[in-house]
Amino acid sequence: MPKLKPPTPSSKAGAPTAAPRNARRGHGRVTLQDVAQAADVTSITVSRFLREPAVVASETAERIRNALALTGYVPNKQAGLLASGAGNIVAALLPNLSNSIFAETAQGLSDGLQAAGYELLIAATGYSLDREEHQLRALLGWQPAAVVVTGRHHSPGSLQLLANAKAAGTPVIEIWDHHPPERGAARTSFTQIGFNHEAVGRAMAEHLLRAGHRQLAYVDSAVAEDYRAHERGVAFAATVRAAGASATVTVAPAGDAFDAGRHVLGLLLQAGPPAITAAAFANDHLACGALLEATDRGLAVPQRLALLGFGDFAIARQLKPALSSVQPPRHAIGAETARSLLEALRHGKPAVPVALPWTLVARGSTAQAGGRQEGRDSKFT
Amino acid sequence: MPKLKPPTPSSKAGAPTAAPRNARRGHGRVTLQDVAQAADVTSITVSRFLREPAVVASETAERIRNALALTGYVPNKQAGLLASGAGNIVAALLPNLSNSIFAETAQGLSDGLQAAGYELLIAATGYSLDREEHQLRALLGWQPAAVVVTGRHHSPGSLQLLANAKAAGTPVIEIWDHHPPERGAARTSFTQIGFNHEAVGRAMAEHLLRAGHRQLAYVDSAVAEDYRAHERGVAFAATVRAAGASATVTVAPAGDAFDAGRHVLGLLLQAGPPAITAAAFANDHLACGALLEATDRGLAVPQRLALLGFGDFAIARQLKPALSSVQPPRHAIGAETARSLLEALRHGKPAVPVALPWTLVARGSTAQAGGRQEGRDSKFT
DNA sequence: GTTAACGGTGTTACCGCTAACATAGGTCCG
DNA sequence: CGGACCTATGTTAGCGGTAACACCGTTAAC
Repeated sequence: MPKLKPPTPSSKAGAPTAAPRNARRGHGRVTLQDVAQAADVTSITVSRFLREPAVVASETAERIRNALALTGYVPNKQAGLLASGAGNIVAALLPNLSNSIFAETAQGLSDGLQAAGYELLIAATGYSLDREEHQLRALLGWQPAAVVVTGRHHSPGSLQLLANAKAAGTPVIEIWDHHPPERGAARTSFTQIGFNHEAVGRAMAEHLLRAGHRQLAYVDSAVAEDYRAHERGVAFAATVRAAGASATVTVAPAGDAFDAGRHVLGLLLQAGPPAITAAAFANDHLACGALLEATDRGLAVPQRLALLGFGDFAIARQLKPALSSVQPPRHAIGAETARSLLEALRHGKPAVPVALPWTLVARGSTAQAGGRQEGRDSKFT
Repeated sequence: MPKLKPPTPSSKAGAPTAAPRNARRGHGRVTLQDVAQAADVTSITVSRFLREPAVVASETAERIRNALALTGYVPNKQAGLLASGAGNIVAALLPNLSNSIFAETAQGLSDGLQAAGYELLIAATGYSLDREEHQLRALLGWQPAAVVVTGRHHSPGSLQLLANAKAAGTPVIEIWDHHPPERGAARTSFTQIGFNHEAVGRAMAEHLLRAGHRQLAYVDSAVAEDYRAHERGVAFAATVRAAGASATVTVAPAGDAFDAGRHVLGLLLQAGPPAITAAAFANDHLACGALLEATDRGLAVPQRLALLGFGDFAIARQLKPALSSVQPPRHAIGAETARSLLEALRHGKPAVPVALPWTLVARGSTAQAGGRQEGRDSKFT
């Protein structure tokens, strides 16, 4: 039975006897104190109720519940995190979110972390290392329990910040890459969760070589800082040349990626003799642009020119012929990172690196008969 | 005077005197104190230096600068915001970020706010009102200086939270809509920045009617909670019927939007007699799917069937024929919201609502000759 | 019957930083 | 030459919450 408390001594009818004494108060927001007063308990009891409802008496709980509803209390995270010390924030830096590629990773991360009570703070770097450092600095101000960054290339300042964080026991994870440590570089190494882009580049080359192509091209991303696309291209070219075939590497023009792909197709056709018969692209947008342009020009794909993308965007399957592409573990990278992170946070150990599998999906743009080739990095260390 | 309690008599046999007395310290992070100590000043001087470098003596500033570099200090935002009371956070809720539509809005918001020193906290609702409420509650915990939500439909709980926030002086803005207040609904009204979806629906209908179509269809989004797409559809159908023509409204199946569009095309072709000759879609993904399917089936677009999308996604221009679509002010909504918000925050006034213009871009999928039609809401109130 | 354990709540002392005020030197001027 | 007035820095008291422990009336245990 809820014990009715006598009305609060400070009746609202009476004029406030004292003006707001404390100049630093009065931002109109409801605090724990306000709720406590309404429930006729002290603030700590309300705090406890919010975190561990079981420990407060059911009768008190009822009063608190009413008071909460009445006041519309929203806990102040600043204060809570500051007091408890334990942050429940995970900071993540991704190149962008508008691309389905990273959006899905973010989704995977978010799902995994939220289930465990963590909050995800995401910032976009736009592929710029300077912006990454700036954003990283801003995110670190939230005292995150862990930090996730994209790729293994960072500005010196970022590396310093990340090394500091790691030294302080904060797990740091690099996603979307999985690469053996560079020789000579004495930088702190971080946990990597992703796949090896050189392996993908090789697989792309092999796929086209296997189809008999000898004059190949790789179209790199217009975003110079997308080192992963570049790395795929380097491995692609090396593999092609190692097989005694010819490889050209060009860089797509900036601007709308479809348009860039269309434009590049023109260049590819002009190359030679001998004419280029197959091209691999840094991403599916470029490849789709080229494919659409080829169709518009009445060019036979893949007979005259085979096209191979990367990313396996939704549109790739839809075109005629459908675009062959590499399907990266977009979602898995996020999910696996969340898993690894939670493990690390729970046990206070550093996160475990993970190599994730990708798939080369062969469709009409490279072959009559479809097919798929699985890939996964060889383990390192 | 706080009576100092002697340490527990049962000493743990560890380091007796030098043990960390304060259990709540020691998370390894560098604080203002540490920097101050290194620079041989007190923490407030460092704090001042960080906020207003001009007021500290140049010699002291130098020492502090060194100390900062030495320690790798990163300010704790929790503590800073809590102490200063003034939040510099703007919370934004968008349906998703993977779609270029909202990603561009987020970009516009972010650019405008960051320039003014605000931080943007974004959360995705996935078009679910429940998730919106949940995310809203989480975001409000950061004590944001302003709140941005998408659309004018919210759960009762969300409305309560938003009303509370507004009452406490926090600007609340609803974006991506601009609609006269509903009659009878006595809810608190918030500032709207966007455009009127009914007007767009009407324009879409008129565009097709003008081309002579009499048997029209609207394909609504599979996301039932996307009331804006629905609203466009209702206005579309009403306009068509008011003109004495026939309008069918169907809902796209769930799943990949391209596939859904392809599937819907089959249904549209089966309708009748009289056969449907023009269809408008809730978004360009659906429309593109239908367009691709039509092409695959060798159907003449727009002669046999005219197709009209919404959103003007990048792919729309690329197909053959190019897809006619409505170009919403994706980026402008964000930019304008940032502008309006900053104004409001600076002067402590509520933000001003803004109606933004959109454009119907006529391309090959609805007409031989291109053209465009501008639109803008009539001002209300 | 005394002691210990226990459930439920309050008290105190912080978390790391900042607003407001206080203070120590100097400078300037009548 | 004393006080008004700067400038540069320090002191104090919080922001709104939580950890750790103290406390109190009951109940169980010996």
